[in-house]
Amino acid sequence: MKVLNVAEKPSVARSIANVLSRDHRTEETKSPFNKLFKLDYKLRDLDVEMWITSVSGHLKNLKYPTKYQNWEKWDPIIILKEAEIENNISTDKQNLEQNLKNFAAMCSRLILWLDCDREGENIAFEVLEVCRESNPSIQVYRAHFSAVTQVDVRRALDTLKQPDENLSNSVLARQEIDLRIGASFTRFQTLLLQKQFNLSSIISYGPCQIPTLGFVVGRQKEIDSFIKEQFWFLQSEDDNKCIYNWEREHLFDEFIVALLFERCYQDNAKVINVQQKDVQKWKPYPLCTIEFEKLASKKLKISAHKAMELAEKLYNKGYISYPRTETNKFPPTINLQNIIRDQQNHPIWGDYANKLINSAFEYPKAGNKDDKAHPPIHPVKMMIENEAQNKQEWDIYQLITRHFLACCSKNAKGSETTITLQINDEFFSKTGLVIKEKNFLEIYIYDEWSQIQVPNYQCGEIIKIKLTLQKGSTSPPKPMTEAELIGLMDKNGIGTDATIHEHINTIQEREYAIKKGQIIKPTKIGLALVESYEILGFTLHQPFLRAVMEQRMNEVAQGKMEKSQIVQTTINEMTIILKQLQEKQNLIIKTFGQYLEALKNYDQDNNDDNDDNQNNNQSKLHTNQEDQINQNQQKTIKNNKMLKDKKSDDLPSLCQFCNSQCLTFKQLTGNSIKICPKLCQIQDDISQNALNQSKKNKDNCFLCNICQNFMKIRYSKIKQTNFLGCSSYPKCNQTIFLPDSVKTIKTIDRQCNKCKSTMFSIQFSENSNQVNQNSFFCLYPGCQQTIRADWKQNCKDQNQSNRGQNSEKLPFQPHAQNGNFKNKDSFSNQQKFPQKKN
DNA sequence: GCAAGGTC
Repeated sequence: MKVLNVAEKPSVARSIANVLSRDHRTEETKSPFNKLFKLDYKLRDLDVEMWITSVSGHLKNLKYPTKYQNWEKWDPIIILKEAEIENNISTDKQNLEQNLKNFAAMCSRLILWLDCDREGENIAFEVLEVCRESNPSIQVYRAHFSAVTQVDVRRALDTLKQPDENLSNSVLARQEIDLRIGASFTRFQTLLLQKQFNLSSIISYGPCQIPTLGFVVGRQKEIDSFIKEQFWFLQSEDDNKCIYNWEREHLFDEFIVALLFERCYQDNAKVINVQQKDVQKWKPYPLCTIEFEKLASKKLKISAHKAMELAEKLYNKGYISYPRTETNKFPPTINLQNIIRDQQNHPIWGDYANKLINSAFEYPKAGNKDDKAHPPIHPVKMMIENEAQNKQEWDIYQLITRHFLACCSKNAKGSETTITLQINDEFFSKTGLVIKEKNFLEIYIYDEWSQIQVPNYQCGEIIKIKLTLQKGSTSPPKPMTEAELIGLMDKNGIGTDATIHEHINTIQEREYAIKKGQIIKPTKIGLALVESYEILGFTLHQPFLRAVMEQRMNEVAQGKMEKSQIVQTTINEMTIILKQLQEKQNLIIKTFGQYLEALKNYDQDNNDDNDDNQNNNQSKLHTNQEDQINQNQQKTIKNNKMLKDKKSDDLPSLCQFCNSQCLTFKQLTGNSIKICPKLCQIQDDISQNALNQSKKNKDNCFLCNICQNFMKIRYSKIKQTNFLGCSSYPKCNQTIFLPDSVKTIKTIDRQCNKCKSTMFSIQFSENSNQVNQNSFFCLYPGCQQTIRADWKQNCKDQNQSNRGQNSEKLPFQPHAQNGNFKNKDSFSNQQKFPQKKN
C-alpha cells in the first residue's frame, strides 16, 4: 500500500523523510523545488510505502474574474458586495497540482502534514480537494506535530486525526473579506484622488497596510503637536563626582522646587541606606520571527524586509532553521546540545560552544508563544565568515547563532548597590553595579550591561554634598523606528510574523511613508490620507477593525459562526462606510487637497532630516494648544499630587481661596507647613518670619501674593487716596485698591486669625455707609475673614472703571503681564478679592 | 492597477 504525505514546504517534506528513514529515495517532480521522497515504513502494523512530497504554501488564490478588470466601469460597491470571486489554483502552482493528482492516483491514503495553524488547515483542504479529483476514494488524515523531530513525527503518525473544516473556513472568510474590502476601497480612493492630485502611485487600502500607516502617522502627530514644558529638579553631587538623583525626579512647578531647594540647601547629607543585592541580566528568549526582525533592524541596521530575505536565503542553503516562526520556546524533543556541537569548531565562537557543552549549558527560557509548527530560529549548520555571500548575510547568520548560544547560556550576574541620601526631608539615590559573571553576555554582543561605580559609604555617615537646582524640559516623543512599528503591529494583531515586514514595505511602495535609517515617517500623502479619514470621522486607519476581524475568524474557527455569516456581516458594515465615503467624496477631495497644500514642503523638510520638531511648522496642522495646556496642567496636578502624597500628614487641607488640595510638608521641628499648589496662600515659617519682619517696619503689611515682597501702604497723588502697593514696583504691579470711603489706613500689631496677615486699622469718611467707621480689617487678597461684601463690589467696580483709561496715570494698576512669576494668571483668577484681574 | 496569507 502506498501512502501519500504532503507537507507545506519542501524542507518539511525532507525532514519528515529524514526522520522516518535514513534510506529514503529522492525523485524529481514537475516542480524543481518540491521533491518526492520514497521510503518503506511500518504504519500501525501495516507495511506501507511512504511517498512524501510538498507544496509551496497556498495552491489557490482568490481573485475577481477578468470582466471586473476595468476600474471605471464598475461601481466599487458592486466590487465590494456583489461581484463573484474565483478561487482557482494559481498559474505558478499548476505543476504542484499536477504532482498531487499524479501521486494521489497511485496512493490509497493521504496524510496532510501542513503547518498546524489556520492557514495550514486551509492549505490542507486545498491539497485534499486536488487529490480527491484524481482519487475520490483516497482516505484522508491530518498529522499534528509541533516540530519535525523523530519523537514528534512518530507521535503524529500514531495519533492521526481528521482535518478541521472550521479552521479552514475561517481562512476563506478572511481571504474574501480582505479581497473585497481591499479592491473596492482601493479602486474608490485611487479613482477619486489619483488624477485630481496627479499622484503616481495608486491610493491603496488594505486592512493591514492602513493601520500600519496609522501607527506611523499617529506618532508623527504626537511629535508635531508636542509642546515643550519646563521642569525643575534637585540634584546632589558628592566629592567623588557621584551624582544622586532626586526621588521626586522632577516637578513642573519652579516655585515649589525653589522652596524645597531653599529648605534643603546645606553642605551635608546623611547616608540613610546602603542596600546591596544580587541582580541578574536575563538572557534572551529563543528567537521568533518578530523578535528577529526587531533585532536585525535595531542592532544590525538591516530592515525587517531585507533581514527576512537574507534569512530565507540562509534557510534555503541549509544554514538556519525555518525563519518564519511565532514560537519562542524550544520543544523538549529538539536536541540543543547537538546544535551547539555543530558550532564547536567555529573560529570565532567555537571555544564558547565548547564551554557550553562542557559545563556552562543551561536550558533556554521558555517564551509564551508557540505556533505548533516551527521551532525558534536557530543555526543548523556552521558557517564561517568567508562562506557568507556578503557582510549582511554574515551579520544575520551571526545574530541567529549568537542569539541561540546566548539562549543556552546562564544569565549574567551582578551586584547592585543603592545609596540613599537624606537632605532635610528630601531623598536622593544612586545605584551602582558590579558585574560578577558575564555568562551569556560573552557571546551576545548585542546587549550591554555597564558597571557603575558608587562610593563606599556606611549607613549613618554624614557626607559632603553639593546641592543644585536644575532646570530641564520635556522632550517630544521619539520618531518611530521600524523595530517599534513591528512591536506595535505585533501587539495589535496587524499582519502575521511572516507578513509584518511586507506591510511595512507596502506603505513605502505606496509612498505613504518613507524610511531613513531606522526611522520611519509618513509622507504628505500618508498624512493627508489618514487625516482625511480622521476629519471625516472614519476609523479605517485604526487597528481595532483588524482585531474585530480576528475575533470573527476565531468564531468561525471554533464553529460558533458560519463563514457566510461573518462575510455578510463584515461586508455590510464596510458597504455603509464605502457609501458614506462616496457621498462625501467632494469633502474628501477638499480635505485631502487642503492637507497636501498645507504639507507641500513637508516631504522636503523630512528629507532635509529636519528632526527639530518644534520648528516644523508645516506639519503642525492639529496643534491644539488648549488641549496641550490642559495636559500640562494635568501633569502639574499629577506631580503636585505626588508631592502631596509623599508628605501628607493626612490633615484635610483645602486652600481657602481656590479649594485646591494643599500640599503639606513636615519640617524637622515636627511642624507642618501647607502650600496651595496654585500658590494662593502660603502659610509657613518663611511667610511667618517675613510677617514678623514686617512688623518691625510699620509700613510693611504682608507679603505680596504674587511676588512675595512686602506690600506697603502708598498714596496716589492722582487719585488722592491710599492704596496698597507691592514694594518691588515696577517689577511687580500688584495693587490693592481701597474704597473711596477710606479716610485713613494703618497697620496694627495684630494678625488675622485666619490667614495670619498683619491687620489694618481703617477709618472711613463720615458720609460712608460703613456701619462701623473705625474697624480692624484683614486685607490679604482672598482672605474672607473680615472683608465685607459691599467692599468687594465697590472695589471691583473701581478697578473695572480704571482699566485702560488712564493706565499711565495709574502705574499701580494691577496687570497680568509681569512674566517673572509662574501661575500668576491662574492665581489671580482664583482671587475673590477686588483687585482681581482678567 | 486592488488585499493578505502562504511559499521558492
